[in-house]
Amino acid sequence: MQNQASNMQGKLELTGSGNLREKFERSGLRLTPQREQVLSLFNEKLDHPTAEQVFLTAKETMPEISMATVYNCLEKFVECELLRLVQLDRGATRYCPNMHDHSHYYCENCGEVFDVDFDRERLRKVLDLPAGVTPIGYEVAIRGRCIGCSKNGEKDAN
Amino acid sequence: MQNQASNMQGKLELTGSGNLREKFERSGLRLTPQREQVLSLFNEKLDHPTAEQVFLTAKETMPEISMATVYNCLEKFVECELLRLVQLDRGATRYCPNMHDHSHYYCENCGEVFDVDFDRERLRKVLDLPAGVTPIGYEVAIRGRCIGCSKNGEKDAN
DNA sequence: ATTGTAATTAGAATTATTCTAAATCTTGAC
DNA sequence: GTCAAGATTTAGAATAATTCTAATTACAAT
Repeated sequence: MQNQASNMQGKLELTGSGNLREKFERSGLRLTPQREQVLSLFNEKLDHPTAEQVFLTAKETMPEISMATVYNCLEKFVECELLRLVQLDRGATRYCPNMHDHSHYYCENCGEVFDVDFDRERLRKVLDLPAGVTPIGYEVAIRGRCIGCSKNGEKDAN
Repeated sequence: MQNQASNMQGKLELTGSGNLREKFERSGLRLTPQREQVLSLFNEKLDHPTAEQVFLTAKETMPEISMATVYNCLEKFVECELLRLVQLDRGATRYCPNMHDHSHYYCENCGEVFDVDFDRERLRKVLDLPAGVTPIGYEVAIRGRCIGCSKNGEKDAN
């Protein structure tokens, strides 16, 4: 396989998407065309995508990419804290590039997901934690209706 | 198959476990030996179990029970709000009989899960929700170390 | 250029869950 | 009590998401 991205469009893409190369350098990960392609989709084309959505979208510009590579990339990015896992209900795992403390609001009607910020210390105070435990991280999911679906009232997608 | 539980031990079990029959009546669910068996395991033998743990434990006293039935029972109990789903990380779905607002603390070292209460209104205030959305429910997971594993320091399970 | 290590790939394997169709059980009408 | 209708249970097949495997390819350092 050719090194498509770096030969054909690598620098432009990197410039366009801002700090991708920096992110790789900080993480210590080797920058490959596939990793660049996968990471560039976040924030640009995809919002809280599943591995399959990443795969399908990546394939549009890099037809040779395989599902295994997508999973490998995503796994590495999670390890290096460039992405985090989001589990909502039972469906496939989603991936999120926002590494700040935040929760996920998901609309049970249309499936939209959006980030909702919180302050870690204030959240901690709301939780009735037993003495002696040390929380490391929080995952907060809020189920409800998005604004659009609230307005539509009874028109359920179900 | 014989109606084992109700012939052999139904009433005793129900007396022993308290208000199982009441729960069924309130929910409108038909009480079957399998459902009785499955629901009775919660709080008694199992804590935040997966479907498979429920299946294996139920089999000890009801060897004929099938995995499909366990999934059917759990699904009905969730519909009727006798149990709720708990998704922690990527593993199998767990089931929880505590229907009050609460979060789940899970120890990333030993896998123990325990409930941590919170006040819904206070939680809501901590979340920076956009105007116009109506949250219906909250799922909060806290990752960390349990007290035992904190004391053990570096003795990691992996 | 060569070599060792890391990354990618296709496809097989695994895990968790849902579906299907047949058998069994329960309930209510008679 | 008997019977029909509908609900429940069952084994096993099917599906979905993810992980594993082994072979190939790419890359970086000599």
